[in-house]
Amino acid sequence: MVADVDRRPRAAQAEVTRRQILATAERLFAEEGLYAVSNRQISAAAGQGNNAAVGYHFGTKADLVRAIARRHTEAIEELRVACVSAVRGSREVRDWVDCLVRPVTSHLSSLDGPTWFARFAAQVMTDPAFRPVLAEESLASPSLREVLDQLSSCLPEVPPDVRADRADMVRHLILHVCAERERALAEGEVTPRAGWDGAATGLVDAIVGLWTAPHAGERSRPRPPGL
Amino acid sequence: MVADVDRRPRAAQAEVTRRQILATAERLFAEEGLYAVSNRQISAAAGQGNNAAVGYHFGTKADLVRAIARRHTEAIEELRVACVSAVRGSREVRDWVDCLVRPVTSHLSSLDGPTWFARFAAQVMTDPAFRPVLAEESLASPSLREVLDQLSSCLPEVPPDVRADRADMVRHLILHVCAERERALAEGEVTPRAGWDGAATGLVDAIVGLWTAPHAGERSRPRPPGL
DNA sequence: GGCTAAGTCAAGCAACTGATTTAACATCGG
DNA sequence: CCGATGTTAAATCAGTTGCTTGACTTAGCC
Repeated sequence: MVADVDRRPRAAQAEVTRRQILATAERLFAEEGLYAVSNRQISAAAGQGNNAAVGYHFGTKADLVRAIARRHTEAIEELRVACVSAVRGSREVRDWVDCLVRPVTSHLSSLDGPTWFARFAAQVMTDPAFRPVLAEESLASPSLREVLDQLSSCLPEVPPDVRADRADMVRHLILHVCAERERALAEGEVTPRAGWDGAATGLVDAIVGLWTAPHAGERSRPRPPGL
Repeated sequence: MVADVDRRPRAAQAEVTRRQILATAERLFAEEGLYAVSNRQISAAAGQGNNAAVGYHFGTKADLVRAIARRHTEAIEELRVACVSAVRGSREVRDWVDCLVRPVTSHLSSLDGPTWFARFAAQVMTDPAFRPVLAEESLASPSLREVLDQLSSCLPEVPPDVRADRADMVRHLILHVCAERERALAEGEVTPRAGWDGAATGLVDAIVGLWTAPHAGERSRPRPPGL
C-alpha cells in the first residue's frame, strides 16, 4: 500500500486498468444512465475478463462515482484557481461569472473527442442517493466560495436570501446546460452555439443578466389575478 | 387492507388501486431514485399483496413513468392555458415569463402536503433512457409554444440562436430550481424563499433578467487571457 | 342461481445483481 | 534462484429483478 512506488510495470499495469475502468464507466454512465449499468457490464466493456474488476479496484458503485468525479473536479478546480487569480481585485460581475463558467467549459473542451462528464455529473447531482457523494466536496471548494463571495459583494443592495437563491440557479444553469449541450453533440443534433467557448459566452451573458436582475419589490406591476 | 373496499363497484376499486400505485410510485421515485425502486417495492408499498400489480395495471416501468407524468403535465397545461389567455396581447416580458413559471409552482402548491413531482420530473429529464418519454410530449404543448413565441417576439433584436439557447436555460432553471426546493423542503432545510409563490417570484425575476440580458458582442470588454 | 370476466393474490421462473472465493500468473524483494 | 505479493481470471454465492402462471374472490349479466 505504499504510494510512491507505482512506476514499476506491475503497478503501472494496474493503473492502466484503473484508468480504463474509469473511462469506460464514465462513458456508459453518461450514455445509458447511472443505474442502468452494472459493475459487470463496466468490467466487460473495459476489456476485463474479471467480472469483479470494478469491485476490486474501487469499492462500491458510490466509490466509483466518487473516483470519476474527483478526476474532473480536481482539473476544474485548478482552472478555477487560475481564473480567480487572473481577475482578483475586479469589481465586474462578468469577470467573476467567467470564473464560474469558463473552468467547466474549458475543461470539457480540453478533452479530445466526445465528452461524458457533464451528463454524468448532471445525473449524479439529480439522483437522491448519489447527490451527497458529489455535492459536499464540490461545494466546499475554497475558490468557488471566493467567487460567490465576490459576486455577492458586487451587489450589496440585493438581500442575502435572494443572492443565495440566485447562486443555486447559477449552479443548476451551468451544470444542466453543459449536460444538455453534451447530449445534443453526442446525438448529432444541431447546437445553438458553435464550440464550448461559444456556449460559455452565451452562458455568461445570461448569468450576468440573471445575477444583476432587479429583485422582487422593485417591480410594482401586480401579477395577473388568474394565478 | 381497507375495510370499505367491498362496497365499491369493480371498476372503481381498480381505479383506486391504480391511483394508489401512481401516488406511491411517485413518492418512492422522488425519494429513492427512479432505478432504486423496483416494481415489487412499489406494489408492496402501495398495499398490494400482488407483487406484480404494477405490471398488471401499467406495463413497463416507462409506461408507469409516463402515467405519473401525464397526470401532472395535464394539470399544469390547464393552468398555463388559463395564464396565457389572461395576458394575451401583452408585450411585457414578465407577463410571459409568468406563464412559464406560475403554472408549475401553482400546481405544486395546490397539492396538499409534501410534493414529489418536481424531483421526479428532474430525474426523468436527466436520465438518458427516460428523457424521451417525457421530453417529446412536454415540449409539444401548444400553449408552451405560444409563450415561447411571444417571448421571442418581445426581443426581436436578439438573434434566434441566442433565443433558443436561452429558452433551454429557462427550461432547466424552472425544472431544477423547483426540484431543489422540493428536496430542501423534504429534508427540512431552510429555503431561500417562503412558499411556492415566493419561489416563483424569485424565479421570474431571475428569468426576466436572463432573457433580457445583453448578448455576445454588445460587450466590448475582452475576456481575461488566462482562458 | 350459475356463468363470465376482471381484479387480486401467491408462488415460481430464468436472468441478473453485487460480492466472495479460489486458481493462475507475472512481478517483486531478497 | 525462490517465496511473497498483487493483479487477472473464473466459478460460485445468496438475494433481487421482471415476468409468467394458476388459483381465488367477486361484481355484472343471462
